[in-house]
Amino acid sequence: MENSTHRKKRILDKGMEINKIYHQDCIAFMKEISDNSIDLIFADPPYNLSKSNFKIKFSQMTSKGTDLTTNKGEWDFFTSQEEYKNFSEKWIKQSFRILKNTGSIWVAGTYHNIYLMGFMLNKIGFTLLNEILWHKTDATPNISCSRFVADHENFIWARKGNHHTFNYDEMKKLNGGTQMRSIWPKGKTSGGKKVHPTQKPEWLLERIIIATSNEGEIVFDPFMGSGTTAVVAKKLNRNYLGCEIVPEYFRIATKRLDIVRPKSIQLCIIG
Amino acid sequence: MENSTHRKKRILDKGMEINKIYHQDCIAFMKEISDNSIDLIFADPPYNLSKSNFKIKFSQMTSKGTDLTTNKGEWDFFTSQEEYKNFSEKWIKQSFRILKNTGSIWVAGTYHNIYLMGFMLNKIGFTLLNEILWHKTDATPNISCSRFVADHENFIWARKGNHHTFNYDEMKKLNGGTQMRSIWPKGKTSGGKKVHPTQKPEWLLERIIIATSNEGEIVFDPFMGSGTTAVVAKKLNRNYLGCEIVPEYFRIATKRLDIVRPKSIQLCIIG
DNA sequence: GCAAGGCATGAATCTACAT
DNA sequence: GATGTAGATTCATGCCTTG
Repeated sequence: MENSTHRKKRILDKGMEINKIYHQDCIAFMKEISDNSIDLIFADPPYNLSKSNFKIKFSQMTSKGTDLTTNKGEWDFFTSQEEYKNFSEKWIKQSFRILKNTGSIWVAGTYHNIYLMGFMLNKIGFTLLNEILWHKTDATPNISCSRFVADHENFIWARKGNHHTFNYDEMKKLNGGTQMRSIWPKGKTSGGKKVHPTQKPEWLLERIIIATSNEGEIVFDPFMGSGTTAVVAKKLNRNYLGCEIVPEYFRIATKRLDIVRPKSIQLCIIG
Repeated sequence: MENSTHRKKRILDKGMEINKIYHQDCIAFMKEISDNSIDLIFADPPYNLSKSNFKIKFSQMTSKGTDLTTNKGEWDFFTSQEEYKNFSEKWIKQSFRILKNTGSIWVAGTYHNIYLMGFMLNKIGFTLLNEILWHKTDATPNISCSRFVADHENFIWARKGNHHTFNYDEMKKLNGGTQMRSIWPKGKTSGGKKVHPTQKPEWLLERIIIATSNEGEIVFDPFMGSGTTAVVAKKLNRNYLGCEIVPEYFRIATKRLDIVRPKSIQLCIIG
């Protein structure tokens, strides 16, 4: 086993600090991260849902909140399916490289993009461990009445090497004494009002981080959004690292992180 | 709209009868079906789960029942991931060709294969409509205690052209007056004791066939197994067509079909 | 008839060791 | 090392039997 000091040194090889978030494009950022240095990645990539050519302004999107359009903002525009595929392959390849051999990755999606995500994860060398479903009991009804109401979101959990972390007992305890299953009903903590259109609730990240990482390990989020992953990681005494390209979300994430205190104090930032 | 006589004629172009099942390999069989002739396809393909090189005999498999191995039978063996990919591409391409422009397809799977299925459906030109999840409350616990209990199976619903059938009101009625959602809890009719290791319950096929086809249309299953799709289609007054490569399953399917009576009598077999 | 208890069932996966 | 394989391990649910 690699000791903690050694791991942090390697992260610093390229001058990067942990327990800090960065205002940067994810692929450029990931290229700066050393090989085999991250324990857990949580990625909630753009879903490539925004089909319209009318690019609504970021300010509109944040002020409107839920507006029943599929335009999620400029960050969710790709000019073609091919471009989206290339982009996905790039960041998943980087994820594979920066993960430790014992590390694992979570990728969020819906039926619009999750099959491509699973296909790419497999192609790049990950071993899929589970598909988890967030059962959204408060899903938007289907307006056209021509399909079923999509009331779930998918999460693929996959590992890089031949071993992975799974805190079985903690999950069993959280699930009232029986094994935690793949369909997750609504949890309790939400983390407050949504400020990002695809923001995940805190209970979901809590469960993911507790299940598949240990205290003191490094959790990285390449698509931070409003920073839920980093906030929860910090609360749960993990080291965090993240990047976000949209200035407004980056500011929100910074603010949210400022007011979070870990369960116990740990020296994390090196340098 | 194409009339019924015309449609049946086209099926017969190559000498094939509907409301009959065939003991044949799916790809060879599908090649004999005319273009644009099928209304609905339900496909429960091999999941490529049988990893061991020790190929247990079919007789062993059926007589033993549960033996805690992942060997589902010779039909689930592929020598490589590449071979499985090629096989999948072939039957999905055939499915696209034989479906009417208004037709749709359902593909079953688990996280082992469902991402490849979704990827291929998209690649071949299908438009995905929904991902439906069968929530299995009696799922096998995780023996190794190293993952979450997989308590769901996935079904992708996709259409060939720009229109599809969705019997909204019947689904709403079946769901107690509210819109049918994407996570399906256990239904009532089972169809009796399982004779195929991956047999689907009848309520599931009932829901699928009622939702996405109309009476008198043609429902095709390229991986019939013990024949649940054909049995339910017949009960629901649809025309059925199916093939199965394993002799024992084909015999079982034939027997099951013999004792089924449609809701009302319809002249189906031509010739 | 109902409750309690036993038993059969279930679309695997990990570790250790041999080649 | 890499690849392959034998052997060990698990527990929630539903149904059936018994009291």
